[in-house]
Amino acid sequence: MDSRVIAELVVHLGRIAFGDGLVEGLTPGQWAVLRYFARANRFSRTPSAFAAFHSTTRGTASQAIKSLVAQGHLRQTRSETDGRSVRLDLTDKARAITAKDPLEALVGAADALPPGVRGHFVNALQRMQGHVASEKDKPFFGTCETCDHLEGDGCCMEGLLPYACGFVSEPLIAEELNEICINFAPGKPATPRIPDAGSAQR
Amino acid sequence: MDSRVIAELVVHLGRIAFGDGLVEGLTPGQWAVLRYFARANRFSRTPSAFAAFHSTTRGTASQAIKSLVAQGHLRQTRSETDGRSVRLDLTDKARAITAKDPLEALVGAADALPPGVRGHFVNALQRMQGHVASEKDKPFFGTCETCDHLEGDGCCMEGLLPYACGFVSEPLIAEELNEICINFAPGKPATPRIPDAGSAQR
DNA sequence: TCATATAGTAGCGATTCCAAACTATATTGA
DNA sequence: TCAATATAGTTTGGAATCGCTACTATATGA
Repeated sequence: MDSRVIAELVVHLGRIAFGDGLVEGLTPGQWAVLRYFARANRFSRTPSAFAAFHSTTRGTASQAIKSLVAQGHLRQTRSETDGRSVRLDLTDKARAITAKDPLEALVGAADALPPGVRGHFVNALQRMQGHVASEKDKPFFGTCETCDHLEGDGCCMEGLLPYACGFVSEPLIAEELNEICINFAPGKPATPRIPDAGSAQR
Repeated sequence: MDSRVIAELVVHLGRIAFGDGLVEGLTPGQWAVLRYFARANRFSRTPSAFAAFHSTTRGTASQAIKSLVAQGHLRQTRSETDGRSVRLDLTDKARAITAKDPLEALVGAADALPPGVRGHFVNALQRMQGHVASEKDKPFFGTCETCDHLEGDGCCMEGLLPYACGFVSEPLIAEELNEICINFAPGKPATPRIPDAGSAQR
């Protein structure tokens, strides 16, 4: 019984936070895009990565991104290493309105929880996410903090940077460690990667 | 920081649970309708109550309900006391497919949590819901267990039923106590329920 | 070099949702 | 009592969204 109540509360909370259509002229879907590109690291700020993250198609993702670029909320730059790929970054205009994100209602609600509870809460939610993601064959996004690809111990020694990602073979700066990444591999052994097969499917 | 992670996880969980379009021929929106009418008490099984619960318009709610009535998943009966009102009930056909509800993915994920965690989890989610609902002036749905309108102590004495609702002045049977109600009024301290510490309220 | 895979975009058709108008019944109060 | 107003529900029209399919361009690999 408790499990059902948990599930219903989770979806209900998600709904009422976005109930009122446009905020700052952006639709809930556009806010989701903005939020993703604000939180994703430089390897993951692409249309395809957003589509995978948001469980939608690349076409749908492309549309939403296009509208945000047209509004001046996202800036698009072609990748230097891969001519097909583009990277998207928030503009100052976008950063100026992130405080108005309707998600802030939920953030405020979480802030009102007793501090000791929040850690366990995050833990429980992450476990649920991992469970659902693996069951549905959805990609599992996460941050370096629990990623198997993270190398280094934070100590700068003999010219090496304190951290690096073993997957893309790139050094990382400290601020990047808690950005979400499409290449996330959960801490232990098994690594559910991007659903590589069927690139057109969602 | 934790608060933002919590908020993002909540909405993300809500999304990936419903990512794959139709299930059993029903859209995510239709599933939400069915789920509501399966969980709402007899005072709350109306289009308007669903619209309020789901933070949508009565027109939108009416459309979704009409489609489910046409499919034979909901049965519509006019109210005897109010000629304007209708009440909706799940048909056997609908009850037969509730196990296929895409929400079950989340229920399963919640079930995989350590038992001791679930109670606290429900508690935290409820607090967040209350916080958001009051801040956004959204109606707050809940069950009799924590409702200020609940009267009676569960003891049958001199012809009186064990419980009653003081708001609609109607007796209640035990099964109705954990159905969600549009007339919910928070304020009653959570009564330490009798046996299984798990089956808490909502 | 040719075949195949991947990144991204464009267009179409279906669906969904909101807002507003409308019908019917209840309620209020002068 | 009767008119004014409020409420329950439905209908309709238009806009927005989304997924599917097709398409271009680049990358990769045999």
